[in-house]
Amino acid sequence: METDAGFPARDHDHPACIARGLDRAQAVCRSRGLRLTDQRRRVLEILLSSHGAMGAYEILEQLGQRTAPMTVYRALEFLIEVGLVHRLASLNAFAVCHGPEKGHRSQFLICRRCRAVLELADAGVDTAIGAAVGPTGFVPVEHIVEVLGDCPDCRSDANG
Amino acid sequence: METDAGFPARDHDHPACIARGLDRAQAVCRSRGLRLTDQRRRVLEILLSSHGAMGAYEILEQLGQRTAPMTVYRALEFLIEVGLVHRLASLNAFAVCHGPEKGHRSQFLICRRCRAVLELADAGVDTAIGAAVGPTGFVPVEHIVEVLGDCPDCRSDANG
DNA sequence: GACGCTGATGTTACAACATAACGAAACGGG
DNA sequence: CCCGTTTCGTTATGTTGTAACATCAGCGTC
Repeated sequence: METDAGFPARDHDHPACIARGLDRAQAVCRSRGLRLTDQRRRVLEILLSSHGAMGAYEILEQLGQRTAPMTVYRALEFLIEVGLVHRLASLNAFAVCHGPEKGHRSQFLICRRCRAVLELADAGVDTAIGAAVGPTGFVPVEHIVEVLGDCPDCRSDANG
Repeated sequence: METDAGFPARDHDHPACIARGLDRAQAVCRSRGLRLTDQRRRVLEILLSSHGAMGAYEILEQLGQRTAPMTVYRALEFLIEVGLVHRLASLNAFAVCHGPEKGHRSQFLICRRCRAVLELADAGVDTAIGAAVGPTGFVPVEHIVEVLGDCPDCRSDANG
């Protein structure tokens, strides 16, 4: 059983899941008059394939040695801008966005072992943060919530 | 009026506030049989002086050119371990911990302009995150909550 | 005081992450 | 086809963080 709210099952149909991601990206770009170029598409595909967080230089390796870091960072910048990819500050890494396209108010659960990433969009967390910040006079512009721990799969591997 | 729950007033007694921080560090280390060495105290003092987030290399500058990066990172590692300093992932920077010594479950409000940092320890945020994470089967080990925005002082500067 | 253990520091070198700057090429509208 | 704009290639460099190993300082013991 695969729950929409959980980590992807290990045996899910990965190729299809990559294809869906690419299609979705294509659609998003088209609808906004933006170009999903080869480089951007390749970077997104690599991220989709990993199904977890990847560093820019890991992506670079997958692209081959003749690619320069700038290329990767440029593609990532675009994908983040469009809302297809997130940056994970705690890891200096990147992961595909599986949440709502707008409103980057997600929470990320990041497995320390396999670097799987689950993106939540829990309104309660947002509300709680808003309530905590309110009285301080601070005006929030964006926030990051990243939870590090162990995903179910890695737990069951380790408990053996 | 200086509220305990807010950003420090601009005209607060900064030297005293630094002294308090150092005293507190001394006490914490003594009580745990750890050594607050010169290097560690210097790094902490520099951080206390800034009253905001500082990068490791900024601290390095304050220490003088003949100090190596390792020195700073080692001191920071110790101070973080002890709970006197926090690392801010969103900035790759460091700031003095003004919250409770135990239970690094704080939320950080970080001013994008002046890099002032306010540390909250709001139980509601924790609870909300716990509630959001629970159903996923993910086992959290630590989490970071960093809110970027504008602090009251910078707001009032800008609105003019 | 010499000895040896432990933790802290000095030093060198390097790894990992990220961007500046500038020219060439590709794309798309007139 | 031409021109402006966006994208990409390329080179170099800036920023952040560690590995590895030698040395030194504190401290208890003999």
